[in-house]
Amino acid sequence: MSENFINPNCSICKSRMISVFNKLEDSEAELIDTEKNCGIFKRGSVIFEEGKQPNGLYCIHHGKVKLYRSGKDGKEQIVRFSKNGGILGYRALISGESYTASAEALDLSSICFIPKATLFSILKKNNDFSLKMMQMLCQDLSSAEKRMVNIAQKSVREGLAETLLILIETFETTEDDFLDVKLSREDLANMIGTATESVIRALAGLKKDGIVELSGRKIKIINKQALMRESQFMD
Amino acid sequence: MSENFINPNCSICKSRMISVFNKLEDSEAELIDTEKNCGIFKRGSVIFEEGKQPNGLYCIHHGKVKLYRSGKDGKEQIVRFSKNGGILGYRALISGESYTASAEALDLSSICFIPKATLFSILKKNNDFSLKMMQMLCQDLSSAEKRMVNIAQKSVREGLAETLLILIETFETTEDDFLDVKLSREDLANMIGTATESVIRALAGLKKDGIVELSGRKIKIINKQALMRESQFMD
DNA sequence: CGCGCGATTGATTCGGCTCAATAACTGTGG
DNA sequence: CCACAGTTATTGAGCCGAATCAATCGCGCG
Repeated sequence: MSENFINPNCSICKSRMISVFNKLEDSEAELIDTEKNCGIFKRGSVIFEEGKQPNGLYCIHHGKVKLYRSGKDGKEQIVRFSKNGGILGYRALISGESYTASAEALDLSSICFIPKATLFSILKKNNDFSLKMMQMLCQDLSSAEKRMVNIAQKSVREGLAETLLILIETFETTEDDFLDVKLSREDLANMIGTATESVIRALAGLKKDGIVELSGRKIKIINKQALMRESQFMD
Repeated sequence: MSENFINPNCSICKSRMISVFNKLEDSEAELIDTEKNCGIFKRGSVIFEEGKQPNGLYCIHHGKVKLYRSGKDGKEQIVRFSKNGGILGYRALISGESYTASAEALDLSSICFIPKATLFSILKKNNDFSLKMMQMLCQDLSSAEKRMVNIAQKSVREGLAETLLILIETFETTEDDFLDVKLSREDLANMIGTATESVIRALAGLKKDGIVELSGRKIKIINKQALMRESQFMD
């Protein structure tokens, strides 16, 4: 079978093709394939936890994941999301520190684990891969800094608009314009760094203005342009 | 002369020893030395600007620099600081994008410029260097994420305490416990993401509680423990 | 010594947080 | 398929931190 959810084969993995691993030599892909370990994570299960020591890298074969740090009084702040083709836990692994964020599945997800030694052996040999990795880090750094500014300066409504745009970018919308990810109001609040009630009111505001439609946790994007305007679109 | 402010020699540069370049081969250091260009930047002068295309990497031989992004209504948000041994502009250079932040000298600074091609030739050849670079990126990413949480969740007073701790870490204190960097109240506000007046009041509060002393722009750290307590120290 | 920007203080306003009370939803077991 | 229990979402009221606006103040510098 060409795309096994339970035990994918790296050599032909579609998610690998769109990932930082896309330029691997065949032999390297095979190496990873033999050394890797795959697992299924149900919605809500934790993949790794802040503070723990990393032993390898997680590759999302299929699924959606949120990464979050615990902040003041344990309040969770979502740092970023990831999905098919994304990798998790590389920051701690490479810098040799413990995890500074936790990862949790948002959907039923199939996630592979590549041992540290395997990854490093490839990093050492394959310079294109290292560079690719570096570029991904750079992009993550840029978006973290961008979000720092947004969180620092925007109102709740602006931050919500920005967040919805990020979610559109990350997870896309279905053909009927629904955001293709189910988050609780609390998750949204934890992205923006605000209270759940404030998100609810801001969402109601966007709905009143015809920018989104709501049905439970499903959010329909009616007017993306307006969202960009509302978010005080920066760079 | 062993440490020329105007035109330092990479082979014996003290700042290089403490930088990501510390493990360079002698030949590589010499290569950089011949290809680099040095410049002096006065307090307030801009080293590079958000939106522009990078052509190389800046190395701080001596001095202090702030990196900031322009946010909502042009309000500046300081994303990080750097000093002797630090490098600037690597994010945009490596990811091949334009600068997403501007850099400005906070002091009279001596800063070298390494052309893109030179840097990449070393990145391709020297794997230890690449890895080192990656580790630095990872740390920057981690602190950006940490600051994201702080900004999202902390009050002005807590954020100020945190900011002062970051400044102590970054620039250290003089033997009489003064923060060894001069920032305007507005700069402090632009780190925390708040209004100048709020910083002033929060500083006055810390002073009233005997945690800091103020004389103009000079800030004396009286009680670092208390600052950690005040900042709701996280991880 | 006077100018001008940055710092400070006060008054007022407002966004957003908190707390509390429902309402709506989800999954479960009968 | 329905009732129940436990979440999660929503709404309202009241309060508070922080932004804004408007004067000074005072230091650093020419």
